[in-house]
Amino acid sequence: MNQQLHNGETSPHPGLAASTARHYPRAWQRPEVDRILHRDEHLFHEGESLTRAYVVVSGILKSYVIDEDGREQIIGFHMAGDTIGFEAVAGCPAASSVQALNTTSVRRISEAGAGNRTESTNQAVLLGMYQEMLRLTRTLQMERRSLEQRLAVFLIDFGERQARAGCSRNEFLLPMGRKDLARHLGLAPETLSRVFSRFRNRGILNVDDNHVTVLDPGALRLVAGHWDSPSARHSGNMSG
Amino acid sequence: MNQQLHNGETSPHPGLAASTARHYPRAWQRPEVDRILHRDEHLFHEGESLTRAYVVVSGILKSYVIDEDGREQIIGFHMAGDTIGFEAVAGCPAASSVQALNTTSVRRISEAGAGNRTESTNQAVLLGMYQEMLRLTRTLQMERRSLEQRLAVFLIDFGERQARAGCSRNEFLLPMGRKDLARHLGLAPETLSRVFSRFRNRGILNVDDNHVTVLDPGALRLVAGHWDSPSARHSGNMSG
DNA sequence: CGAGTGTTTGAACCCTCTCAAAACCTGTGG
DNA sequence: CCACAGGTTTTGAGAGGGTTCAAACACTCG
Repeated sequence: MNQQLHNGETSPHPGLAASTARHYPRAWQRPEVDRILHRDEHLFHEGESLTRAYVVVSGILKSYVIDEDGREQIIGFHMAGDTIGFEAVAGCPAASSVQALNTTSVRRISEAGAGNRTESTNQAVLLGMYQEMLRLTRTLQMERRSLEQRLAVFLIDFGERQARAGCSRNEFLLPMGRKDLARHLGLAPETLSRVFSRFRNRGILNVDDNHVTVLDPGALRLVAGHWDSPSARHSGNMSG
Repeated sequence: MNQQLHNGETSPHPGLAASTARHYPRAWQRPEVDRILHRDEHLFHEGESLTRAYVVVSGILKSYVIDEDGREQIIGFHMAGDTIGFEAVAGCPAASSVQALNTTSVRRISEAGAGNRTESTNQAVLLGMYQEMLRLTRTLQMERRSLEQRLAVFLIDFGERQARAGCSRNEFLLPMGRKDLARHLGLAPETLSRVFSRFRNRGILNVDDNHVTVLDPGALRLVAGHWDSPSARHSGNMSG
């Protein structure tokens, strides 16, 4: 259930986001790019009818929905290797809007229409949607946890993804602004800032604007996994 | 919490029932029921490998996950017409545990294994997963709202489902206990009780144990759609 | 250099949780 | 039918976490 956290191993290259552009996953030698989006550009909007699904080649996007009072709810961030737009395969309208946070390249991976689908495509899509549902479920659980834990889990998870892309697990450039990150985590930007400061004061990490260095991964993991929140004190087995 | 709330599209898609009907084997007992669960009985557990998906014929179930500190997180309630266990078709382990809250009957609708799948089954499953993702997204949004709005939205949605089942929209019996409902809405049982009392004192509804009567649907809708929660006061344009 | 935006910090407020106890419902046995 | 024990729901009081408001900084862009 929890994400694997391999520790100790420091990445050979202390590469930051700048190097992200060069480090494509090996699986696609010379990745074919079908579209390049610039900062703030949308890949598609919520409700739009989709014809293709996409895989992110480089860069980062956010997916979000706007609720009835105009507030933006960030569902998730999508980085190299992530697939978005499963709705296309199901023939359904886009469930969320997807917007690039930086210059981002994507590749189309699927055609709409039942006749076009192979069994393996179907399997891949089902698997992708399944994982998306797991991710949403995890996000949902995060909502009920303390700020500190939410941020810690996010940072660890982000580090994992960085590591998978060949970059450092413990030193990276957050590609999104504080406001986006705060909204994703479901808290006020001021509060996010405060938690960052708290972590810095405790020596857990160093943060200079978007440049984050995790100094004490163990402590961070401790915050992520166990917390002294009031709810933990009393709860035993409450299955009803 | 079905396809009703978010985008008001009346589904142009056939839905699951059509593709399912032709598959269902004529069963030994009641034609349409393959399994009956009693109170607290599980349909399946998280992580279990599934072979079938199910549609709820009558009764109610909850799906939940247990997080690392042993607390139960209720993902959703499932009532007549809802489909659960899409994971089976994707060949993935169950993403959550599903347990009956009352006597509940379900029907199997799909066989596992790639060879067994027809195109229409695939389409139905994709659609179902898509709707499940929409539901999760909506649930996620609910988390960021005030207690009162959360409960109001839940009650309205529940009323809608009741109405669709031919019952009254404004008077119904909540099939789950306070604890389950509270956990689903992400709050303490005491707090839920308080919100119920507040609603009653304002004349919005009457609640006698599980018997809920909505006296002022307009007011309830007002609470659900617009709210005086702290977060709404200041937020204007926050895009980008 | 000034305007505008984004980040940090500080102080006060309020919502929700926890803890504690009373009221209620339910089933059991006298 | 009533008394009693168990769980569940309600109510009350206090504490804490997170938000809002407000202002100081930092950084980019014209």
